[in-house]
Amino acid sequence: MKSFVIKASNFSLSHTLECGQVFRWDKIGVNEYEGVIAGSIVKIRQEKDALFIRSSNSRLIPSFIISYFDLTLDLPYIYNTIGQDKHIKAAIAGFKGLRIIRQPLWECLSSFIISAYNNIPRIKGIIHNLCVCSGKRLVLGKCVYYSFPPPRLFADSSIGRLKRCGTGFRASYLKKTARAFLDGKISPRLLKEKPYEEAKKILMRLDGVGPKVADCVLLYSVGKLGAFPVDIWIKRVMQTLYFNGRQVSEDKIREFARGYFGKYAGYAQQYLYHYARRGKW
DNA sequence: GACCAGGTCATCA
DNA sequence: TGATGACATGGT
Repeated sequence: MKSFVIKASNFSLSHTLECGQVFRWDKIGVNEYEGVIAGSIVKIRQEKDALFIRSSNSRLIPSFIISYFDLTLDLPYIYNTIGQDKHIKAAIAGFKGLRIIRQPLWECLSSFIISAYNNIPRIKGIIHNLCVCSGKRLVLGKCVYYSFPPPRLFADSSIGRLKRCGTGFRASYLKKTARAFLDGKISPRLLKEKPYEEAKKILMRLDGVGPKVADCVLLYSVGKLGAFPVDIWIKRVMQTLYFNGRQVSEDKIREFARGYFGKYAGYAQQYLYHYARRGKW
């Protein structure tokens, strides 16, 4: 058991954890959440600019939390960069302090393979089932969680076992991608050192990974903040707000957005996504 | 009891 | 390249 406090300015814990970029945090109180990171249970409460952290891992250090929430990134500067028009300005105003998390690659990749043609409550349910089925049991006081299973467990698992967790047709994608991960076909270092386009091509060679999932992984895990994932919600909101209601392909929307919003387009995407889902437009 | 979901893949023109 | 339909399953 370990506790410490971190100063976090320009940060909203609730917007960050509830904007759909991550699936494993539970709200347990006002501005208080618990989840699993780095194989240990973590409880976080925000009061103004302070984060109160408690963890089952005595070796958890503040710098890990700072890096996970990317707290050193200059958010006001990003707002200036992407906030070019009234729509994005409204989205930013609605969710001030939302930051894009740096998620572990394997967990992020498999989570977004599961996200394909699915809805958020069910995505959370499937991930929960996989963790209970194959993850490590963790305890903090009366609280029990399960770690995210490492790739070995999906690679060695039968398709039937994965399907029983609710993965459906994605079971074979998870198994094959886990194998590719173990074979070293992708790694955080490899993806980080390649430019966006090249890293995306590498990801898209994996089973179950198309342009949308690849962009999610690049944005939420690799730190390519110019990646602009286009899903059904972003497609709707972009067509309405930026294309006069016209039907436009995902490719065209992505290329427009990457040019229009610039090197932090991924931030614009996240604010617009949350904005659209909350029915604010 | 339809309808839909943070898409991807295979197939065909 | 671009369009089209199938795909498991459960929330709403």
